[in-house]
Amino acid sequence: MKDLSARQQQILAFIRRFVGERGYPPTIRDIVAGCDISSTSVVDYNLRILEREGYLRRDPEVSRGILCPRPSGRRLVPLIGYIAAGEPIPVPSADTWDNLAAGETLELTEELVGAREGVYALKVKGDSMVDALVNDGDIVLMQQVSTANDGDMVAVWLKVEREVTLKRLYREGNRVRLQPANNQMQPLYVDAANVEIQGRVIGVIRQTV
Amino acid sequence: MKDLSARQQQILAFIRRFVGERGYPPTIRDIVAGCDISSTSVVDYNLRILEREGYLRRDPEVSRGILCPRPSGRRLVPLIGYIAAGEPIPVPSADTWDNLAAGETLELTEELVGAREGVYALKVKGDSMVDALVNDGDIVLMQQVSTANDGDMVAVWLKVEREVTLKRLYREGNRVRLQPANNQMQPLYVDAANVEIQGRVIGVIRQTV
DNA sequence: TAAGGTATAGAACAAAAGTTCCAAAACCGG
DNA sequence: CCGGTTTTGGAACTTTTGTTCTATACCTTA
Repeated sequence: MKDLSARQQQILAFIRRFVGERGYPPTIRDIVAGCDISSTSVVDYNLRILEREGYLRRDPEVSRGILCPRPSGRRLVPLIGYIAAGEPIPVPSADTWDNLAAGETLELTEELVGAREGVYALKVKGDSMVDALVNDGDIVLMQQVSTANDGDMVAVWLKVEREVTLKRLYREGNRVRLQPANNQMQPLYVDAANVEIQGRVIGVIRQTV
Repeated sequence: MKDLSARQQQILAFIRRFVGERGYPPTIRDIVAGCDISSTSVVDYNLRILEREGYLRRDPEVSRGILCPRPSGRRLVPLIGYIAAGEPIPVPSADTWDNLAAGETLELTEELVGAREGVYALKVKGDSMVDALVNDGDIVLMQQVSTANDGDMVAVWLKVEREVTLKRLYREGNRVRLQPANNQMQPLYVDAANVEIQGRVIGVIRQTV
């Protein structure tokens, strides 16, 4: 990336501000007006440079087809149900992420969610998970996984006990050690056949007010 | 808000998807193509209804001037230090929110932070706050306040014990009841003169991976 | 000073896109 | 079945907007 001229920086800043304020990108002539430039060709000229240098992308022949890569992305995470001790957690279906508009969603940032796919959220019902430092009403961020690595925090369904619990998982031979988040508490050892991994916990969010 | 017809829901979903994929709103004719509609007037007709019912906003005579109200905006929250049992928490200074770029920041959404002013974040050091269901490494979202209401979750400095703790605060005469988040635990009663409110806790964020 | 790249102007053109009008079709309660 | 409303279809019209061409000024460098 080459250094940008003052004009180019001005244009780039204007585009970002415009998108922030209006919600859609500016036209060439919006930029002309906003940057005190007297010709559309000047803007076009500089936009070409900005595009070549990778500062933005343009859709040709498309009005307002200027795309400033967002500094960071928002992520819409579907809130698909509740997690409680006595019942298996809801499983996201294939179209859960398609019609986000329909259900309830949580808007988070990429900083929290990462670039992961298959992330969904569950609301905690009941006080049964305080040993995982999770309170009634907390939001648990889950990732849909078929398998988990040792040390992952997971939601497991204990078949015999008929219970969901949130623990860090360590395989030890044919049994599994489930370590509570609260490391002052004792781990739970269960038979490997008794645990069914329902998803990986990637975060917990609590709003106290 | 009236119920939307199938067509209107279809159009609304298409707009959201389009904005998500392309980064700018669709034109009327984009919607015509995307929803298998045979005339721009049909789209215009339905957009008018959607606007009247408050589902979107239109900038007249502006290409792609369709605005689906974003559920919320981004918020940059400064991460100004650590919170641990044995030491008072860092206090945000006047310019903490001015040069956000300088220090470390957390990017969150308005859905989490709200429209509040004076929000900052602290990282939890140590296991001393598990009784507040807060783990080592968790992020505590704080709001700078001079006073707190009964029932607020606050960070208080206990002068005698020289200790920070996170509890819900209830004034009871000249003593204060400090109620742990984990409501299976017993409250702590202390002298009102012994507590110094350092900030209000508005949330907790834990990332487990 | 000449040459060449960079930047700005102005104008004109063509395509894209919002708006409007009217008529036909579909729907719906009585 | 009727009369009204809602919804759709088609077309034309106007404005907006991306694109392009040419001319000019500015600057650096040989």
